[in-house]
Parts: sequence; structure tokens; C-alpha cells
Amino acid sequence: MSNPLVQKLESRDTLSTDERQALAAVIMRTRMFRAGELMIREDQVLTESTLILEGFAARTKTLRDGKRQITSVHIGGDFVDLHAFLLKKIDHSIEALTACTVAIVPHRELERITEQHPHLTRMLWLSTVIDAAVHRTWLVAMGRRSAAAQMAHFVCEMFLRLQVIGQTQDRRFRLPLTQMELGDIMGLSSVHVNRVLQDLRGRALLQWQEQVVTILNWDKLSELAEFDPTYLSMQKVSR
Amino acid sequence: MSNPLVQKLESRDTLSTDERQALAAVIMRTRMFRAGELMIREDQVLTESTLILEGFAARTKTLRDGKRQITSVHIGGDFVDLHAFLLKKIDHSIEALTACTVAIVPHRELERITEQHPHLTRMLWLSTVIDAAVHRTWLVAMGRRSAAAQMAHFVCEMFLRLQVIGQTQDRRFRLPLTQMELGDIMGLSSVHVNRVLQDLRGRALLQWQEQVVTILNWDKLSELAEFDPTYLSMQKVSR
DNA sequence: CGACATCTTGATCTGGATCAAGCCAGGTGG
DNA sequence: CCACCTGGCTTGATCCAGATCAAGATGTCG
Repeated sequence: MSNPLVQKLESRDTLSTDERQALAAVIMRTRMFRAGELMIREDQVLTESTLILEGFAARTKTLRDGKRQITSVHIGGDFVDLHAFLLKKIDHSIEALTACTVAIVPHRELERITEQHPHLTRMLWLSTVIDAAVHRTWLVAMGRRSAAAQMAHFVCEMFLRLQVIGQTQDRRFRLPLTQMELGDIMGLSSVHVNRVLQDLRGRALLQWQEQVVTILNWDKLSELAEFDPTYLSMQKVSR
Repeated sequence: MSNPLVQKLESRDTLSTDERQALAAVIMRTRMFRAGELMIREDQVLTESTLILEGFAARTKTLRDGKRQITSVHIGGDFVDLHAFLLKKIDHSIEALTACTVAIVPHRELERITEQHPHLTRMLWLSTVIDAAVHRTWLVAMGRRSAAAQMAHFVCEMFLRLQVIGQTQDRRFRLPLTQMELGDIMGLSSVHVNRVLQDLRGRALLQWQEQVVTILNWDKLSELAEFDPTYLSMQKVSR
């Protein structure tokens, strides 16, 4: 089985054969979700975690008045709820944004990894720590950047993350998010998202048609976003 | 030494004598910072982590145009840069908001914990995962709540976190943040923070004088904030 | 074919930013 | 001991980025 998680971890440190086997062994079964389906309901107590093999998913929180915020977007190789291994109970939902194929990993198996594979444990821990780094980057973008810069930043981020798992061709990639979902990611209205995208298109920074994004000018886009990929920890170092 | 970290971890799961000793042994030395001092500079490569014993600190990111965003506020018992153990390099600064006493923990020692104490490892991992949960809560507040609700939420959060380490008396606690810092936390201007605070005072939800906050009406404050403490994981369960 | 989602555009409104002063307390230097 | 300065808080006036409301265009799917 081609495993995008291994691919992602290997981009950050080398895994031993032993560790790669341990990771493979931990996957008990796979499962599919349809687009729009709820993968995990808020406040559920979890005993297994979910690794995306294929597709896009999001962590979402909906307030009483119906306003929704997406706190992260996950792609192949991401453990959407690895943190639930330790939290046990999660205060947000996880939704499939597109059709998804996922691997199910019982917490018992993750616990076994922490008992027997210290280095692999650190690599999984690292994944959750990078999640947090992405959260911080979004906080900075929401709090202090203009909507255009925030959007530019998000596009740069998704480009690099998708590149690691081989889902980009040159400067082009599929990003199947509606403008309403983009609004929920950035804390904006869908109307404003539409205008921001027109602005970025107008400045010839990117194209965005039929769920396919093409970055026309990486330099200017990342300049506008003040994008620094450090937080994605994409260098291979011993951890 | 009274260790607020042990106090905090014990509120989430029981530690064995062995584990408590291992935690104590890991502290190589302590150090003090003055208010306003930079504890960690952005982009530094770190080989040790910093545990706050006493005082308030913040992770901050400053943009080119001088705008600043605070992405977390840390208090006694918090490892401000535990994530640096795995990230190695950090893309934000850490500033002492007040005078701080901290314990220094070499990464080598943390690595030894991951080799020898799986359960304690999970508890430290849990700390970083709760950090991320706080980030998500801030994202929701910044993206979708009114400034007043966001402020109310922040006050509720700080109250509970300070309560765990015994830094509250009844409904009153010291929160030594300027209105400018509050603005940097919530993505607002200090002028607006001032008006929001006046609003909350006017509604008799809280007092805030001389860096001391008194919650006058917890029910209404947490109602306004739609505050649900689940994300702080304050129940003692086996992890 | 109708129903529904998504995108687009225009008009208007508003929460919070920005700019500008004044106020107060504490600290410093002469 | 006073004059001054600095940092934080407060208030008022004005501005603007982005929200909200409304309607139409386009596409898709049962």
C-alpha cells in the first residue's frame, strides 16, 4: 500500500524499516466517506484515530448562531484526529470536504507504538506539533493580515503541503474548496472571498478555475503573503 | 521544589513516583527574565526547552509593517517551547510579559524520557496537544465571535487555567496584561480593547483594575463567550 | 424539468481601525 | 522638591475593510 503518511514523515526524518513496518501494521482497516459526510461528531469519545489516505477533510466548529469556523484543512497523509489519542474527547467535528478514503488506527495500537518505538513516537508527536504551528500561522493571518494576504498565505501553504504528497503538477493543483468554505477557513464572508479572489486574479498572481489553482507568480504571491515555510518543518533532520 | 508542571499534569492523569522523579531530574538549572525581556528569538535553533515556574510569557510574531500577533499566553507550569524539542527551529519569539522564573530542560533529557517513560511521554505530548486546542479555540473566537465575546472567552480561559495552578482567589485573579497586549492577543486595536472592556464592566460582568480581574457574573460571562471548557482537558483520565 | 448549490455583482451598513488629544501615575534627573 | 517624561488608559471624530442583503447567472443532478 502506498502510504502518504510514510511519505510525509520521511520528508522530515528517516524511518527505519522496522518503523515503517510498525506503521503499516497499525492500520486495522480502511473506510470511505462521501463528500460532505461527518467523519467525527463533536464531543464524541474516541478510541481510534483516522488517517487520510485520499481526499480532503476539515475540522470545524459551529457556533449557536450558525456561524462556522474551519480550524484546519487536512489532506492525504494527515492524521485528522491523532490528538484524540491523548485528548480522548474532541470539541470539534471533522467533515469530509470531498470523498475520502481513510485508515482507521485503534488508540491501543498507538499506545503500543509509544511503548516500543520511541523515535516513531516522536515523529507522530511532531505531526501534532506541526498542526499547532499551522494553527499559529492562521492566527497571525486572521489577526493581523489583510484578507488578500491571508488568502495568498493559505494558497502558498496548501501548495507546499500538497507538493510533499505529490499532488501538484508544476505550479498547479486541485483545491476542491467552495468560496463559502474558504470564508469559514479565513473568518470571512463568501462574498468577500469572491472579491478577494478576483483581486488576486486581477493582479495576475493566480488562476482558480474548476477547483484547480494555478500559481502564476509565486514570488509576488509569497511576497504579498509574507510567506515563510519554516513552520511546515519540511527539512529532513534527526528528531 | 514545588513544581506547577506536576500540579498541572496530575490534574489530567496520575503520575507514578518514578515519573515525578524523572520530571524533577530533568530540570538542569533555573533562570530569571525581566518583564519585557525576549526569552527566545525567532528562527533560533534550540537544544533546550523552557518551563515557566513563575510569571507570564507570550509567543509573539511581528510582521514587516510592525503589526504584532500574540499566539499564546503562558503561565506557571507551561512549557513555552516544548514543541521546539521536535521542531528544532521555531518561527516565533517568546517574550516575558512579567518577570519570570523558568526551568531549563535540555532536549537530550526529553529524548531520554521518550526512551524510558512512555506514559510520561504521552503526558508531555498531551501538553502540546492542549496548546493546539487552545489555538483552535482562539481561531474560532477571532474568526467568528464579536470582540466582546472573544474577550469574555479569553477571560474565562485564563481564569480556569490559573485556577489549576492555584493562582486564583475565589473569582479574582491577577492578569498582568496591558490593553495593547490584549489587542495583540485578539487581533484588535488597543483602543477597541478599551471600549470592549468598558462594555463588559458596564454590563457588570467583570471588574478589571490594577491588573486584577474579578469575575462578577460567571454565568453571564461564559454565556456571552459560549464558553465550553472541554478543550482544556481538565478531567483526570487514564491517558 | 425543477431544485439546489455555487459564483457573481451591486448597494448599503457597521464593527472595529485609525488619528488625535488629554489624563493620570510612577519614575528620573536636576 | 519640583519639572519632566514615559507608558498606559480614556475619549471623541472620522474612516474603511469587510459584512450583510438582495438578485441574477450558471451549472448540476435527480
